[in-house]
Amino acid sequence: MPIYRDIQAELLRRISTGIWPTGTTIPHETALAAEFDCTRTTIGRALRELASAGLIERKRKAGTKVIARSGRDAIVTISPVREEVRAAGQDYGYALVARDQGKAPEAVRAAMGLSARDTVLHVQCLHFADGQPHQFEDRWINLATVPAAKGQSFEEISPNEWLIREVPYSRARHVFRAARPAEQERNTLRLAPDEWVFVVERVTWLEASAITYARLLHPADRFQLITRDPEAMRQSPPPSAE
Amino acid sequence: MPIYRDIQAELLRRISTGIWPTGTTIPHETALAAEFDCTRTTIGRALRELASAGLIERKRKAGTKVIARSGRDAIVTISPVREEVRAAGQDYGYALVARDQGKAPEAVRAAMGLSARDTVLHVQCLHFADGQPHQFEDRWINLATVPAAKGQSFEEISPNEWLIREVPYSRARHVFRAARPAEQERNTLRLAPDEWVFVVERVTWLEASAITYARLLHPADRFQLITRDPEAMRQSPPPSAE
DNA sequence: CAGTGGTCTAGACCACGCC
DNA sequence: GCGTGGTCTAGACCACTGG
Repeated sequence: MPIYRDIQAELLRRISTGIWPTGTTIPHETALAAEFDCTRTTIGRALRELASAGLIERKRKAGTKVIARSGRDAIVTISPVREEVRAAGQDYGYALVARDQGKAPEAVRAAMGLSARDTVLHVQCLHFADGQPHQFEDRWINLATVPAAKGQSFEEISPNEWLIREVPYSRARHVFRAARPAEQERNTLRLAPDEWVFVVERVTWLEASAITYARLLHPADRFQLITRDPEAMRQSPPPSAE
Repeated sequence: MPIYRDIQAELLRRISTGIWPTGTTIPHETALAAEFDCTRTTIGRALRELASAGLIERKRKAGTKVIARSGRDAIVTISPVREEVRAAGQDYGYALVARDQGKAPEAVRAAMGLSARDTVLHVQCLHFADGQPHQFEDRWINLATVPAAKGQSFEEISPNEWLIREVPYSRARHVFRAARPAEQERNTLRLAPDEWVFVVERVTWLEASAITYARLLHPADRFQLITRDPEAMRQSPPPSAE
């Protein structure tokens, strides 16, 4: 175990056991370096990660303080549908529902920050798990950013997977909510009469230009999102909740 | 701007523009240090953050490769209800519904990893936004870990806020899903006849011992969770999606 | 303006894991 | 084995900001 990890663990212990309660100004880097018998660089590394994890706040001259974590961060990993289904030990299936090029509706333009004259590709498709509809993907792709999408039929590969391959990096924003399904959605997903859908909305950007906006609808009766703690320091893994 | 940020930006550019497509092995730290005329330490810092952001993968001897970001991480910040309501510009209200000490039901014991003889405190309460029910909090507190909870009536302060104050730092696991409300929940939250609830489930631990298990129920018609990107490198802030 | 964190260097040794 | 990343040192200068 690297030294800076040991130091992190010890500092974390002092915070979590109340030795350094919220608001405490902890010793300077120099003092800590002396205590742990290492260089200030190493202390700095340990503290930097604690700071980015939101446990402490560092200000020049003012020093380092333990801050109140009023909000809790949770990390949701949103895997491609295929992997998600496979990971659950189910068979994956895919079907294209519709593909259409043109103008985006106002709501989509707003979400993607497009002007009225931008053209987009609208793709609707369905992902199956063991033959059951698992996710309805309703997606708009900005053709200005990803012109290559024009040449893709999306009959064999889902826009989801194709985009992952095509666009190496992007920034994303997600919204999670539950909603009443529209008629088409209810039928396509074969929902129970009173069943709602769990919606994951996602907008991604490449640098400053929008790539795609997607609404991913799941039968709410058999879907949930599980999060993990913001990692950074993994010392005592949380006991498996099963 | 620090040098390592400049380097990150340049490397990011090479990745996002396809100069280094997915799968590329990029130059060694030593080579990059020569190119950018700095030390290997500085290159290492730049690369370390790109790696933790999931853009590259580093292996000794094998080198550093650009990887496909199949899964996208999103960070959800779950604020205390009071703050959440206040942030929305609404009036916050609180009411205790029930408080009861005893054994936990099997499902709760399993989630918290408790044995059959552990005693827990069961608290139900309601949070209001502008007089409307906003969240129904159904919570179990492990009295072995937080004995001080026995002395709290929770008539004035919600368990949520009290625990944040009481337990300095802890680890959490969340589950998000949508569910049909039980009869009591439907009435308490004054839901529309067909309305579902958006459920946030949370288990928190202090080190290895469970602190609390909570089910936070929201009227699905007026609730959503918004995520932000895993930070690390903030260069071009995402265009505001409004 | 003085103390604190932020960054960087030049070098070193080590540990992992392909070949 | 041996090349690569992982960590650490000892020191330096700088930038911010609170007193």
